[in-house]
Order: sequence, then C-alpha cells, then structure tokens
Amino acid sequence: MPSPDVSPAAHLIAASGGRVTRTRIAVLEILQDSPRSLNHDDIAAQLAADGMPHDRVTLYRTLDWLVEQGLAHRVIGPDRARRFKAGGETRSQHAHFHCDRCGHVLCLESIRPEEQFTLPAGFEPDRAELVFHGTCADCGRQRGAKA
Amino acid sequence: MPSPDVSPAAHLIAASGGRVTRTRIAVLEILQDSPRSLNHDDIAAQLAADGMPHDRVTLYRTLDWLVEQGLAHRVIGPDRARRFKAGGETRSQHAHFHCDRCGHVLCLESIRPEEQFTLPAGFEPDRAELVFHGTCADCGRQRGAKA
DNA sequence: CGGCTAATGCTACAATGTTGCATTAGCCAA
DNA sequence: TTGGCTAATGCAACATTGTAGCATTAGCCG
Repeated sequence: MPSPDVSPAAHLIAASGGRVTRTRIAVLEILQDSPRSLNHDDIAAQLAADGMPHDRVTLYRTLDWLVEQGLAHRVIGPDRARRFKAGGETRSQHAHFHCDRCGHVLCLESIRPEEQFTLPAGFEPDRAELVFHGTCADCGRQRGAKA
Repeated sequence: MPSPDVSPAAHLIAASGGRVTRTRIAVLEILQDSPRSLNHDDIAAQLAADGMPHDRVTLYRTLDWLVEQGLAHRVIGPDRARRFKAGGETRSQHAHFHCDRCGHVLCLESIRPEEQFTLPAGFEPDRAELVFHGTCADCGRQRGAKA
C-alpha cells in the first residue's frame, strides 16, 4: 500500500484512470503552483529547473491529456500560443485578463459573459470567451513609480 | 487621366498614401465582398479563382499593410490562425461569433463588452475581446432539416 | 520617358504544434 | 516479486502559420 504522502496531483491523475507518471505529476503540480497561465516554454523551463528531463512532444501530449481529463484548461493568447492553467474551468464561463506589460494571463472568476448578453436572433452560443487587454493590478501599482 | 470607374477599394488605398497595386486592390475587394472574416487560405484561394497569381509572403505583407492603414482588421481564431475583414473596426469594441458548424467568424456590432463590465480594483483594460462559440443563425436554420 | 523606390516574389528560416513508430515503464494479476 | 500487457515516452520527421533578407519588378512623379 502506498504511503498517504503522494501529492494531490497524483491522486487527481489516478482518479482520471490514466497512469501516474513523473511527467504528468510534475506538469500538473507546476500548473497548480502557478497563479497565472503558462505556455509550453514556461512549463518546459520549470521542468528543466526541477531537473526533470523531458521531450517537447511528450509535454504537448501531457497537456492535451490533462485538458481532456478536465484537470487543466487552455487559453489561446494573442501571440497565438496556447497557455495552460490547472483546473477544468473551461466550461465555467469566466473571463481572462491579458496584461500588456508583463504578458501574464489571469482569470477573472467574477466575470461571466454568458449571463450578460443577448445575441441577435438565430445565434445559439454554447460558450463565450472574454479577454481583456490592458494593465493588470500588479503592474498598475508599479506604474506610479515608473511612468 | 484615369477614368472615374476605379473601384472604391483603389480610392481607399490611394488615400492611404500607398501605391495602388493589383494585389492590394484585389485583396481589399475580396475582404469587402465577404460578409465574414477570411484567413490566408480563403483569400489565396479567391485570388487564384480570380486568376491573380501571387506570393504567400506578399499576401501576408499586404494584409499587414491593410491593417496598419486601418482598411482591415484582424481576428485571432481558435485555430490560432488570423482572420481578416474589411474596415478598421478593431478599436470599436464589438464582439465576434465563431460558428462551430461552418467555422465562420462574424461580427456582432451591437455587442460591446467594454461598456458592460466592471473589473476588479487595479485592473486597467484598454480593450476587450469577446468571442462567442456556438451555432450561427445560418447553420441554426439548416438544423431543423438536418439534425 | 526615365528614374526613384515601394512593392513583389523568391528562398530560407522561425515558432508552434502533429504524426508514426520503436522503446520504456506503469499497472495488474499470478 | 515477477512477468506481461500496453499506455506513455522519446525521437525523428513533418505540417502549418508567419518572418526576414534580398534581388527584381512596377507604381508614381517629374
């Protein structure tokens, strides 16, 4: 019997019916530890920093799998690169904020576009993506001293 | 002296201070004639159908130039490919609708996300992107007969 | 018409993501 | 614990979308 000190990430992965591998655990933990969404480079760099050798393709497939299992979700950035974040929040219709200064993408859980709009007749939306661009709270605080 | 039957597209291009070339006129007219946004393939196919030989890179540069001049605007699709549409509407903050059936992207001029939301303290948005996903009016009409 | 140079077209390259296949390693049962 | 099945990995090659450099073509203007 395994000791109970396996990470929550490992539990989630096991509960999804997939095999619990080093890569999946490491990637999911990286996503869970980050307050913002990460792209492939971010994650690859973190894996490297953790001394985890890995393959580019495996990372793509691992992330796809996590999204498929609802353990992570994807945001498509303005640089047309995908960013990932832990939690299967895709279907909970919250907005995102992309900061033009630091480049980070943050979730705005309180804002839900679906509830706010009435579309023209005939349109049947089943989800909505709302992304704000501008200066985030962190960068805004620094601005007084800087600009 | 040129006859007055030059296209409106040619006038717009001339007014922007750039040279009036076959490619620019053709691309701008294609965008103007389309009710939906087009990606590079769409435009290249249309140019080919019009018997206009052209280069892939030139098309990219032509589109960039049109956007720069405010004669067209860009939408970034979920397939992380750029789509273009005539008119410099980028800064008028309207929403878009991506149809999951036909793949087309339409503008919803009546919906302006900026006016609807209050962000958490500290966030300073200067623009917003709102994209709905679902079934568009056209595909919805066909659905009764189909599904 | 002639010349200046913006625009084009070609080739090569960059970034992001995908496919195929041989090898490794999780998981389960004996 | 061990052995075997097969999911997951790692590698190489490829696909798509977009850029950069540079020689050539063709708008524009005098």
